[in-house]
Amino acid sequence: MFSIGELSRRAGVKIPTIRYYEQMGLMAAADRSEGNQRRYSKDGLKRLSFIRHSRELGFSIDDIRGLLELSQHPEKPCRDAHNMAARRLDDVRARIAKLRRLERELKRISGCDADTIAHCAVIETLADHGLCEGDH
Amino acid sequence: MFSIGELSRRAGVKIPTIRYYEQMGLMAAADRSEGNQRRYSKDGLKRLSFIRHSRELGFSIDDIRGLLELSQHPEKPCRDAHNMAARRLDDVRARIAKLRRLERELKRISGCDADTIAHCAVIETLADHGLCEGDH
DNA sequence: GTAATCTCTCTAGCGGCTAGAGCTTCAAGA
DNA sequence: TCTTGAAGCTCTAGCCGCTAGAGAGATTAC
Repeated sequence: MFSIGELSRRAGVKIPTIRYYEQMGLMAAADRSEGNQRRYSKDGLKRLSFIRHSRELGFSIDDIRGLLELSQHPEKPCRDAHNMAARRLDDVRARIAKLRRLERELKRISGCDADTIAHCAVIETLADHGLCEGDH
Repeated sequence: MFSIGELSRRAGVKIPTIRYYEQMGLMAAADRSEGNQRRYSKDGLKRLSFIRHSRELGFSIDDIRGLLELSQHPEKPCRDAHNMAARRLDDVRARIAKLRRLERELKRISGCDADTIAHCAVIETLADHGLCEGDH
């Protein structure tokens, strides 16, 4: 059994965040010491690592609730888990596409070599969307 | 002079968002009708379009305050504007790179063709970061 | 004149944390 | 055993960039 600080270090998740996950129902309410401090076992660490990893991949708190629920039932079909991953993949791809457009536009306007605001492509472009190449 | 609804339609920015921008000091406090309703001119529309466009490119409210300030002084050098655009570009590129790594990982785990949770790569990977290919 | 539509201000909520106040508990050394 | 300093507790509030809703008043078309 270890403390929340120890869990925090081992999982790489900040203490207030762990408490937040408990509030949100991702982490089960932890066992307590006599003095009311949280005590965790390896299971807690596993679960927190699962959560952290899922967050890194961009799953929402709500998604993770679902994934955790699924992970408790190894005999169930994993269609739902696949669907969730696929949705995330779509989302990530859409965001990449959008950022690519932004990158192109920012690159273009950064290329301006004017000296003063009056002739600066950055400001000019922001003022007039018509000057943009693509859409965003 | 036109109403906030009209401005909203013309600029493609929702009404509460316009009022929010006013609160944040991006839009000047608008003129008012006798009955205390906001009235805008073409200048207001220009400014709001500038704001909208800047937001689309990912500039923060704070950045935009700076950009608007700059745009009012055409005689000034535009180094600051360039720096801001360059910082945004760096940021966008970093985010693209991160999303790319996520995409790869999600693609990999989505490729799993197991039937049950017990053998599902999605869940398995989330539970054990060691199974990931890259880092994220 | 009346009805339908806008607009007003104010407050609260979203997600996913993060920070701080003011207190209690724990663990290591003297 | 006592002390001290770190670590933990709960609770509330704040971050960003909006968005939603209540309950009121203004405007506009017929």
